[in-house]
Amino acid sequence: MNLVLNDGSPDLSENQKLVMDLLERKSGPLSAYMILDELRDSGFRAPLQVYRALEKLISIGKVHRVESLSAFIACSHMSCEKLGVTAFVICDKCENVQEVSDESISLFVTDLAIKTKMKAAKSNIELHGLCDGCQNI
Amino acid sequence: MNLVLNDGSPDLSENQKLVMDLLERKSGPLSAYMILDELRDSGFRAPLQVYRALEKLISIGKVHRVESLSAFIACSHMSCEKLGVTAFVICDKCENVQEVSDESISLFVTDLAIKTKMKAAKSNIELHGLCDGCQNI
DNA sequence: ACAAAATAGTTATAGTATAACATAACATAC
DNA sequence: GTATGTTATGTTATACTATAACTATTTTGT
Repeated sequence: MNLVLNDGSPDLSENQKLVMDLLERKSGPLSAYMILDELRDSGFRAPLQVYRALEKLISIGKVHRVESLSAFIACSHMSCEKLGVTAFVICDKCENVQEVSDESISLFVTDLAIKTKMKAAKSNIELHGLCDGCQNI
Repeated sequence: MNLVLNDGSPDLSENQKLVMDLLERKSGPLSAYMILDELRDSGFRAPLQVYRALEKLISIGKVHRVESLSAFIACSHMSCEKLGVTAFVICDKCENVQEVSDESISLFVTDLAIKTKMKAAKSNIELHGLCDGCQNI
């Protein structure tokens, strides 16, 4: 049993912590196999160790999967559990990824769900293009 | 040289036509390998034949890739070349996919691009959940 | 301590996509 | 019309992404 006072976030297993720390250090998106390679020295041997850790981290909102990159990125919002819907804005040149999460995003998703009579479970919103910096080169 | 009068859509190669017809017949999303299997009798032997046809069809807006399904679907709008941005609404139960393309979608994408100072090239908007029918079962 | 349940490790394999090279089809110049 | 360059297509091999099935370990409740 866990008697330690904490901030409300669930305890993470060793593997989950390793993956989380790595994603936070790198800050950009990493593929599952990049994560595996980076964590070999920490004892990772197989993809499933990565995927299982990611599954947990995604379920608690600390990591997101960027579908169009088949990659994973640490949540930039102190965890999205509360905030709900986010969008990713991806520069195809410098590969920088911004995570955007504001009222307009969740409003849009809510409206879309109503309009299509859907009970929404999950959304992926990803915008590719050139970031401010890369447009002017 | 092509001197035939047509509706403005570019000529498609035999393989491209086969893939396009299949996607239109099925109307739902198909993975590249499902397409390959369906077209073996028509002479398809290798994944690349499918991917190359898809690349072309996607570039002219007649087919979309649904990122979160790793699958491909015929455009339901007579081709999206003009219409621009679309969103996909996916029922996780019956696997039906609706393509939505209206002002509110493109407005949202435009706003997001401005807000993030991006020159947008491509967007993926995908909403997963339960459709109207599947909610009441 | 023991049984049941949850967690983690391992091996093998399925599913998705592209690189690299070979061949064929087609256009244009000569 | 044949040589030549260009584009489209075919083929083989391989890389990348993800999960199934099984085993071992750890944790938890009694």
